[in-house]
Amino acid sequence: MQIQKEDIRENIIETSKLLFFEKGYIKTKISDISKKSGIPVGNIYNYFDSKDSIFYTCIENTLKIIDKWFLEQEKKKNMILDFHSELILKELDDMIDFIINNKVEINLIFNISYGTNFEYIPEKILKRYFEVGKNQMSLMNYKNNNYNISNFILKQLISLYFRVLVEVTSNDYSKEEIKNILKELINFLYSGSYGLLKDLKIYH
Amino acid sequence: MQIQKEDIRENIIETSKLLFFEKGYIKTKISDISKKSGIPVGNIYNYFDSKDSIFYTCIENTLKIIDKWFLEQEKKKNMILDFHSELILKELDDMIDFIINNKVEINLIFNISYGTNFEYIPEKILKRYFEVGKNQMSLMNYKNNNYNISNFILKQLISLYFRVLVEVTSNDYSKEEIKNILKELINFLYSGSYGLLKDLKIYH
Amino acid sequence: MQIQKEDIRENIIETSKLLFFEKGYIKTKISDISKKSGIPVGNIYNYFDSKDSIFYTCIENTLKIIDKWFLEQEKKKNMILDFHSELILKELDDMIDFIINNKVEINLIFNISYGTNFEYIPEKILKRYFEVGKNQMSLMNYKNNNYNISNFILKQLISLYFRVLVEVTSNDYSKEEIKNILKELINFLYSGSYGLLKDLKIYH
Amino acid sequence: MQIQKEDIRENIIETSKLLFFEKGYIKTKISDISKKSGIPVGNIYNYFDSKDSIFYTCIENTLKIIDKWFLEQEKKKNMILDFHSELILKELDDMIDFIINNKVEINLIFNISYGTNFEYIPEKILKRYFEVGKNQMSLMNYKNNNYNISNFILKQLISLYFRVLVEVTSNDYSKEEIKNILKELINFLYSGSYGLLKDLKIYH
DNA sequence: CATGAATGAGCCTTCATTCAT
DNA sequence: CATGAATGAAGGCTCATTCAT
Repeated sequence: MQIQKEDIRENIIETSKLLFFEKGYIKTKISDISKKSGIPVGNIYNYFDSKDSIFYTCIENTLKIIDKWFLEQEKKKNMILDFHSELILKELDDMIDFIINNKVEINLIFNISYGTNFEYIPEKILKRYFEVGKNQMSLMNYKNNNYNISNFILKQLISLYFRVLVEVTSNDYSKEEIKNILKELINFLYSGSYGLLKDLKIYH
Repeated sequence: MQIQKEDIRENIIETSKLLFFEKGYIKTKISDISKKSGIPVGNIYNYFDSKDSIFYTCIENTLKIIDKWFLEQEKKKNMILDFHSELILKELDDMIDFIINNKVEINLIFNISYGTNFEYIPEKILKRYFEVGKNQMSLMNYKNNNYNISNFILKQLISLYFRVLVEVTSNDYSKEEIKNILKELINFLYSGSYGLLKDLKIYH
Repeated sequence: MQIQKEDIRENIIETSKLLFFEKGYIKTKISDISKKSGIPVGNIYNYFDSKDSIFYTCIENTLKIIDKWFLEQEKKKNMILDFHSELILKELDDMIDFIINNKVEINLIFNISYGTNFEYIPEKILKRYFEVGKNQMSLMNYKNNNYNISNFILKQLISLYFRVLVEVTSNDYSKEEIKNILKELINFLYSGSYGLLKDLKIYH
Repeated sequence: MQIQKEDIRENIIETSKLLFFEKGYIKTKISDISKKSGIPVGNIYNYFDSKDSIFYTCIENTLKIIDKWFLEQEKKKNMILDFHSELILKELDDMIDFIINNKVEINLIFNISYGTNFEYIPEKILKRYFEVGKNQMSLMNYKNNNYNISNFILKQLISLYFRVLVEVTSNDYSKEEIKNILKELINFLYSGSYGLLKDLKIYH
C-alpha cells in the first residue's frame, strides 16, 4: 500500500518557503519548486490543490499560533502589563522561541503575500494587535490619565514591533542576540511611550 | 508640440503611479495604464523603453531629492542635532512638504518595487540613512558616553521613520495633522532613545 | 489607426466552425485554430475572451434566427397548419434557405456542444418546439378528437425533424434535393401522424 | 479467487458505464471511476489496458448481440415483414427485452462515443441496418411497385428508430410503457411509409 | 508620432498511464 | 495482484513588447 509521504509534503513546503522567501510569491514558479525539490510538477498537485494553497500551508501553523496568542490576550484584558514581572519575562522568552522557530513564515505573512489570496492577513493581524494595545493604553490611563498616544503612532509602533520580529528573523542571530534585541526594543518602546506623557513632550 | 509630448509623458507617469500604488507593479498591466490614461499601448513605448523604465521614472525625482538630502547631511556631518533649534524645525517643515508632495512616490519606492529591477533601492536608502544616524549617535556619545543603541534597533528606527512617512501620506491627513504626527513621532523616538541610556534600562 | 479586422474575426470563426465540426469542441485546440487560420494564439484572444466564447459566436446568429422563428410561431398560435397553403410552402422555402445557409452551425448546436457551456441549448430548443407541436396537436383535436399522439413520440418526431435538418446539411445536396427530402419528410410525418388516429392503428 | 477477479472487472465496467452515461467519455476521469468503484487506479490498469478499452468493454456485449441480430436478418433476407404475424410480435418482445437490458450500453454506443476510438461504430450500425431496410423495401416493391422512399429518409427513419430505443431507455419507463411506445412508433413508421406511396403524397 | 493589433514564450493546472512498494 | 503516488506532456490563457499602417 502506497501512502502520501509526509516527507514529500514537507519537502514541498520547505522548498516553497525558501523560494517564496527568496523571490516572492509571484516570481516563484511551480516549476521552480518542482526543480528545487526534485518532485515532479504533477506530483506536487497530488499534495496541494494550487499554488495558493501551498502558500497558505506555509503560513498556516504560524497563523494558528498567532491566533492562539490573541485569544490569550483576550483573557488578560484587564491586567496591566508590568514589564518587570516574571510573567512578562516568561512571555518574552516564549515569544523569542516562537520567532526563532517561525522566521521564514513570519516573513511570508508580513512581506511576501503579494499576489496571493492572503494579502489581507497582515492588516488583519495588525488591527487585532492594535485593539490589544489600545486596551492596554486605556488601562494605563485609568491610573495616570495624562497618558496620551495617537492611534496613528500606536499603529505604527505595533507595525514596528512586527517589523522587528520579521527583521530579527531574516538574519542569523543567535537566540541570545535576539533576546537582547527584543529587550532593547521593549525598553525603547516603553520609554518612548513614557516620553509622550503630556508634560514631558519636546514639541508642543 | 514639445509641450504636448511632455504632457503625454507626464500623463503616462501620473497614471502609472496611481495604478502601481493601487495594485502593485506586477498586477498593473501596460494595457491598464493605456486604458486609464487614454494613451495607446504602442505610444507608451514611444516614450518609455519598458514597464520597468516607467516605474523608474515614477520614482526618479523623489530619489534625486532623497539623494540631495543625503549630500547635505554629509556636509553637516559634525553637527549635533538639537531638536529645539530653529534649523531642525525648519528642516522638519521642509520634510513634511517633501512628504506631502511625494506621497505616492515614497510608497512606490518602499512598498511597491517588487517585480522591478529596483527592489534593492529601499535597502540602499536605509543603509545610507543608517550611516547618518550612526554618525549622529557617535557624536552624541562623544559628549555622553553612556549612550548606547544597537545597530539593529537603529536600523529599525530609521525604517520606522520612513514607514511613518509612507503611512502618513497614504491617508488623507491635512498638513497640520501630518505635522502633529511627525512631532509625536520625534518625541517618541527622542525619549525612546533616551530610555536606552545604560542606567535607565528596564531590562538588563 | 489600426482596427480589429472583421476578416480576422471572420477567419477565426470560420476556421473554428470547420474544426469544431470535424473534430468536436474538446478535441479542437486553440493552437489548432491558430495553426489552421494562421492567426497567432495571442491574437485570437484579442478577438475572443475564451474558447467557449468562440464557440458561442459560431452559433450565435443561427440561435437568433431560431429564436425569431419561435416568436413568429407564438403569434400564429391559433392557426391550424394547412400543408397545402401558400403560406406553408413559402415557409418551407425559407426554412430550406435557412438550413442551407446554416449547415455547420446547426450541426454545432445539436451535435457538437459537448464540453461547452452550451450543452443545454439543444434540449431547450426541442422543448420549445415541442410546445409548438403540442399546441398544434390540441388545435387539431379541437376539430377531430380521436387524434392522439403521445408526448414521447411527439418529442421524438421533433427530434427527428431537427436531426434531418442536421443531416441534410452535412452532405452536399443541392437546394432542389434538399427541398425534395424535406417534402418527403413532411409527407411522412403527416401520414404517420394520421396513422395514429385511434381507429387506424395496427397494434392495439 | 477467479470469481473475485471477475467481480472487480465487473465493478469497473458497471461503474464506468454509469459515469460515461452521466458525464460523457472525456469528462469521466479514471480517478472518478476509481473513486466511485473503490478500486485503486493502478488496479484498474491490471484489468484494462486503457480508458479506451474500458469503454469498449462497456459496449462489447451489446455490440455482439446487435451483430448476431444482423446475421439473423441476413438469413431472413427474402421474407416480407408482416407486422401482424406472430413472428414479428415475438421479435418485438425480444427487442424490448434487449433494450431494457441494454439501456445504458445503447446510449454509450450512439451518444457517448465522442473521444473514443469507436466513434465510427454508430455510423456502421446504421449503414448495416439501412441495408436491411433497403432490402425489405425492395421486397415490398416487388409486390407493389409504387412504393417509394428515398435513401436519405430511410436512413433517417432507421436513425429515429435507434434514437427512440435510446430515449425510451433513458427514462424510467416500465416494460409495459416501453411496449406501448414502441407499438406507437411502429404504427407511426408503418403508416408514415404508407403515406409515401406515390399517389397519396401531399406534396408532389 | 499615433494606433492597437500581432506575436509567442511562459505560466498554472490536468490527467492518462506507469511504477515502486 | 493491490495500492496510490509519480510522471510529464499538453492545454487554455496572459501580457510585455513589437510592428505594420
